[in-house]
Amino acid sequence: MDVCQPYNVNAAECPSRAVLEHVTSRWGVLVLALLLDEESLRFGELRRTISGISEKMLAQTLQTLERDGFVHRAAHAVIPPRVDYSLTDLGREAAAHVWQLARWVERRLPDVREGQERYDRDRAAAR
Amino acid sequence: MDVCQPYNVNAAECPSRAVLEHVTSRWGVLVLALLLDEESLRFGELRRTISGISEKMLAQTLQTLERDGFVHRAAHAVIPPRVDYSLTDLGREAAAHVWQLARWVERRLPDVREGQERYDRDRAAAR
DNA sequence: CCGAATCCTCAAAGATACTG
DNA sequence: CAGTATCTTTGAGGATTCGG
Repeated sequence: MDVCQPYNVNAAECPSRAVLEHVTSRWGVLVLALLLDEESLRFGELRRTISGISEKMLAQTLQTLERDGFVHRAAHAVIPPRVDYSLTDLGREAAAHVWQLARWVERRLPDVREGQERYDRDRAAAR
Repeated sequence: MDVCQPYNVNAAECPSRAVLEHVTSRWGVLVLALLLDEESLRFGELRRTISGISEKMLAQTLQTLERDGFVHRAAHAVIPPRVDYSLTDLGREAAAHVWQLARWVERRLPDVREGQERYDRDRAAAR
């Protein structure tokens, strides 16, 4: 009932912890979310849609997710090259979970912001 | 239906994105998980239970979660100082979601590891 | 005992240039 | 087009010190 026995979380020593970081990482979340409702996308399409991502980080993120078995990579032997990315069944499950969490955060965002403002106000008043 | 309109994810420009990172961060996950089934813990108890965390990161994580309204901080005016941390209702919801994701990852870990091994084997063979 | 403040390091992210 | 290779930069995180 815990992530790596007694909450020891050195990712290198904790496989599930590493995978969790892959799917919740800055770009991982977005790649999963995007593929979840687009079904299949090319490298360039992902790059253009996810504003701000570098080629390096996109390639790295896709490789990690592919290695974990969440993303399927279909390289077509044509010129110019064409590579399509899509979710595997496992990846669709992962994406659904992550997406659910992301949506909860968005739903509750008003409450969170209210809390933040009170916190900041209280701390400002204490000075 | 998306995290910050067109998948733009600069955390500074995207409040929900920032909050998502708080709850899925390396230490945030553990603090939430721990408080979820311990109800209330002191600073030192958290520090000792989460092996590997530094005081700085624990303090920082707790402050962030408190500011978001997920964690309640009860400082008792005694000597030596005593501070108890617990989850708010909002925090309990957040923790439950994060925890559900973490448990899914752990359940599916065997599948992931199998995929990783095949991936590594295939890439090694290609050399 | 619970932190705040400071300094420091090293790994991850970005920028750039290049290739099959 | 879809990456890889290399270099630089940034900032999260750790170590240490200090104080209430």
